[in-house]
Amino acid sequence: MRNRPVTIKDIARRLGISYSTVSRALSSRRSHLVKEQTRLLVEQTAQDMDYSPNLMAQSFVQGEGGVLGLLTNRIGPEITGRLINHLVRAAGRHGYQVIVAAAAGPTASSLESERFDQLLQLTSRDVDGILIQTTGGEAESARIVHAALDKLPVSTFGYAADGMTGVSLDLASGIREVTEHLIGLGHERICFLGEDGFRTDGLPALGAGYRHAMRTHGLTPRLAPVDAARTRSGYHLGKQLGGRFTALVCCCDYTALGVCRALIESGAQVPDDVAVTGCGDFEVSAYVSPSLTTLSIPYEDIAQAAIQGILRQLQGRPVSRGRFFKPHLTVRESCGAI
Amino acid sequence: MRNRPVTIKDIARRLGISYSTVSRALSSRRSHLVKEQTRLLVEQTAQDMDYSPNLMAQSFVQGEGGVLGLLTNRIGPEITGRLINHLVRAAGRHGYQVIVAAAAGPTASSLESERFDQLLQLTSRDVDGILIQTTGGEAESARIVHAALDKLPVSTFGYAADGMTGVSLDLASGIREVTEHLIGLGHERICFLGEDGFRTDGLPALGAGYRHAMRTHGLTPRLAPVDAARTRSGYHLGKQLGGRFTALVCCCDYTALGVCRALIESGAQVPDDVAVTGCGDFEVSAYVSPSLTTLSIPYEDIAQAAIQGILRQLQGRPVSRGRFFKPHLTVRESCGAI
DNA sequence: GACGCTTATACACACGTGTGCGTTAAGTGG
DNA sequence: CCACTTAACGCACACGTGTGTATAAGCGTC
Repeated sequence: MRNRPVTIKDIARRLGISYSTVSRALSSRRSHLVKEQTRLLVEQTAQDMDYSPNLMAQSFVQGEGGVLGLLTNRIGPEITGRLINHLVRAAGRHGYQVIVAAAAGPTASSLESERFDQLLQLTSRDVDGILIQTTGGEAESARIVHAALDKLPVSTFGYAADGMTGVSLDLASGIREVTEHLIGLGHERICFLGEDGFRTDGLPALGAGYRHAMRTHGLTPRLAPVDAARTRSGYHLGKQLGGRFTALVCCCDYTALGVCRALIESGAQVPDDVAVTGCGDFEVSAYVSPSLTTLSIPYEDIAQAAIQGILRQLQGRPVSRGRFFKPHLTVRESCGAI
Repeated sequence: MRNRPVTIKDIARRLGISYSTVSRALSSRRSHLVKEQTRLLVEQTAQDMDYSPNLMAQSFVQGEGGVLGLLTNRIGPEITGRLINHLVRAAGRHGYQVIVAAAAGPTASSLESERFDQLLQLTSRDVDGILIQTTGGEAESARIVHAALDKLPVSTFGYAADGMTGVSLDLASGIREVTEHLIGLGHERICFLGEDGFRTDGLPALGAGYRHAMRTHGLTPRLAPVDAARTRSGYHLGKQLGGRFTALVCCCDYTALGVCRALIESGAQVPDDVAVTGCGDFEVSAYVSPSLTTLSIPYEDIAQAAIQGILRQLQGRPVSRGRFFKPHLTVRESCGAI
């Protein structure tokens, strides 16, 4: 049988004083209303009885509970996983814990309703604020964010989307930079492998960066859709597209690795026959062969900025305008520049 | 300015009835105590006013809040990330949300005290149960689990450790199988690359499996420590150990990939000159070149079993004895068997 | 119509904590 | 000795919800 937790009433009973005095003695902001001697006695007794305050009751009565909600899609993939890791850490440094809600709808519509459910659950739990990963599916993200804003401070993070405040990662400009890098190396038949319409993880924005670069240099853009199973999807696309392009720009390092594998199996050389680039700079990307030219993402900065955004609002300061982060082009072997 | 949430009192006021009636009407378990007509009226009004129950108040009064705590170290790495993903999903299917606490101590002792802090925070928040990742640092994990058990249902998951109930992954037998596979291929100079003593993520158990296999076949075991930066650590070890062994058994796919890179840079062929194996079967491991022989882990089964373990306890059923999962040897190119 | 039985609702308390206000005791100045 | 201030503490309420018990109303039976 487990012990009933010790409450301030237990302390009060033992000392023969009222529990409001105990509450004040332990409150730190109101402890000056209590005689020094009493305060020490209460603190000592609390320690002896192994008291720890019920955070839920505290947050219940005073509105702030030290919990943030996090709304995301999948935790597994490296980008989201690393972001979440840094978000939880950064929140912890400011005394906040994080409730993670991950939606996993098999279809786009059920995914959206699932996200709304999760949002409702989080707000019903009186979290102090919500971190929302914007997937670049602008309409959906906007609806979610709008619904959340009615009730709570919100900080978004993720792919850039128009009209979204919060922290965004301008992958479009990164993809443009990658594409121009390849063009500068003499490539003309370049294909972009991005996510398809369903898992709307930013194809519009990313594809836009690619298109912009291609058109600027008078080249014809060509896009191929990648599905949620990124590595395998890249593999299959690599098989299909191998001979038809001299460079493949991928929306994800995993996709790029799948592509490389397919090309190598087909007897093509990377980068000599086909150049490949990724996005994300994953943990292994510098160590595979050939090492991957990719876009490095400031994961930790993004997470910290998102937490800062929430904290600002919790402190009643004006909502900061959106912060943009740019990825950094990391040139390695797979594009042939080295 | 944000709206004050609608409460059952608001509904009661509008209908001119007492809020206890509203509470019962919406309670589903006690709704038979309310006249059908009243119930429908209340439900309709609740919907009209966009009422949603305050989950925190509910859990506050009735003890069960639909929240589990999750105590882990790092979210980022693929193994932990995938486990957490499935844990959050499985919990969600049973109506539970998850508060994630990730410790990140720079030193072993501060890491332990940090984990205790996190544990205290979770219990103070009245979570219904706690999922604890056992790191294989048996003493530390045992202390944490013991402290948690005093207060709450606990379900552990992670590397197997002696005397630990809960869900464990028997990597030791997997590592033994890998080692024997290599021995079967004719290798004799085999080194094990495992985690060092600090981040005690199971070196004892894993190393034991390796040692067992080596001794059984009259070979001398040789272990090399890997630190927390697994890929890079593997890379450096690969540089050092390259010529001295014909096979390297790694505790992690990332480590194995780092090793492969180092060997290739040194002009050695994998698997012709040196065979390499990993552990975890990460998303890219089938797609790198050479593809990685590794131990596949039933991530989803482990997560589901851990959730089942918590649910059993919450339902008052006896604590199930520990469940063991075995990894599955997946043979690919890097060991030279194909 | 009195009695018992059922049904529907209201009242009051509980959970653990914070806090405004009133009350008491002690201290100070006249 | 009284009036007044101040420190220290207790009382009671609040937060939103669930639930045991009392109350009221309805209805049937003798």
